[in-house]
Amino acid sequence: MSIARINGFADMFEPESTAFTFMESQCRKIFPAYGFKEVRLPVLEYTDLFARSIGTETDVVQKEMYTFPDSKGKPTSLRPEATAGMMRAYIAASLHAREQVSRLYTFGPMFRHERPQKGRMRQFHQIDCELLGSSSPVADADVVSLLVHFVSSLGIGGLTLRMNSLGCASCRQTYRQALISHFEKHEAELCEDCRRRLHANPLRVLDCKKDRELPCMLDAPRLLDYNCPDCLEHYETVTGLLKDAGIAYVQDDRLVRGLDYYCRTTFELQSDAIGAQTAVAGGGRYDGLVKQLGGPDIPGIGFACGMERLALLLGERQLQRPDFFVVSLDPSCTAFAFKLAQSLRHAGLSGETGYGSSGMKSAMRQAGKSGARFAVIVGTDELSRGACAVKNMDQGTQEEVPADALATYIANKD
RNA sequence: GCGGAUGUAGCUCAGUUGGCCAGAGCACCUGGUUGUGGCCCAGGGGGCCGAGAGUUCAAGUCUCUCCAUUCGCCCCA
Repeated sequence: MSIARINGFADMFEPESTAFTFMESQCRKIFPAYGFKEVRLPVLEYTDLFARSIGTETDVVQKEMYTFPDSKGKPTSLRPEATAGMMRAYIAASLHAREQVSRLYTFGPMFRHERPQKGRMRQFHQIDCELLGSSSPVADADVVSLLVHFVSSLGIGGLTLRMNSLGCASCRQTYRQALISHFEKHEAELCEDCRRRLHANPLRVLDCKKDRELPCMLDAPRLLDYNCPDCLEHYETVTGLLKDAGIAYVQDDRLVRGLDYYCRTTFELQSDAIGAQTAVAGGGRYDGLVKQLGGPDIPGIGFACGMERLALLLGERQLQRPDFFVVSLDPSCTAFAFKLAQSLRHAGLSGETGYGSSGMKSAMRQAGKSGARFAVIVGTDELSRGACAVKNMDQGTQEEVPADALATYIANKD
């Protein structure tokens, strides 16, 4: 029996691998246009980092992390998300002392030990974007518009941007109380899960899928009504900027986010085409986080974007078609054919050479299968003239071309 | 962590109430006379029927246990 792949970990071949490359290259194009700089981070961190940032009570920390002791017995974990590591790196590098505002992004694998399903892997990939050092609502709008810009550059449509404001810590506290007392009156109507959540994490009751249509859900207190004047003004400026810039969003009073560090602006990009999952990207402001991790009191806002989920929406990508396929008809021709292929590649063209010792028919089949635009055929006749036969694989036409004119011949038939 | 569904060739699947040698289409390979792909034709390679136990004279087919895949729950990107 061969060795199995670990559940929830995927091998990625064409065309999925090119979809990922495409997302990464779009990312490297768009993010710098907003002043963001790429960071590369470790995938393994001390467990403590995640416990302190994401929150000890969250499911992510409680049961979804891959945790094991290092050689000295200290608990380490594969990162379940990127923000915590980014904050740690930001603090370690004292970036705050070097620049007022830091705009950072990274992408790579994250790990959560959940049951895999559509759009949810144990090793999955996120694009992570963080803006530190500004509490301005313009920063919020900047980050949100970057996300929208990026996703649309991938050619993905049909997504909904949902926004809400959690308010600051004190707004949230009063809201939490109001929410609890509201739902306590209707406790009997709620589902089992919600009754449990009501006291553990009351905000989560709001985005329960089952109880969505209950009357007590619809007239539950709204977060925005509990935002203090400062928070409200902040949020209104953010949404005003978005509206002005023509970025459509839906006000979602029930959008609460799962990670503890969020405050004020929160947002999510949702799709109904990725199975039971809805969130393609999500983020928000996290003003206390850097300080909480032992750094200076620096505000921040950011988002994470799930690449597997984006890939589900990306559809078929057209693979790049090779320019040529070199067919050598006789052992005496292979050296010449080999050099020919090299010269074409150095001229910027792409293609394969056949290795087979079988007949020409088979070689031509390979040429056809490779998708190449031209088959470059070298036999003893052509060799003696220092030339090759070039066949246009779409039209079936063929002509002889001198070897030194081959690259320009193929390049000019684009 | 909890449910449901599924696991037969590289892929999509057939395999009747358990009964001879395990099948099809697609893909792949080789041919269809001298050095030409796609269409057509002919031939061919390839499966411990997910793994392990059990019931039986006999198991791809029934039972159990694992493992995996998948869709949900939960949670989140």
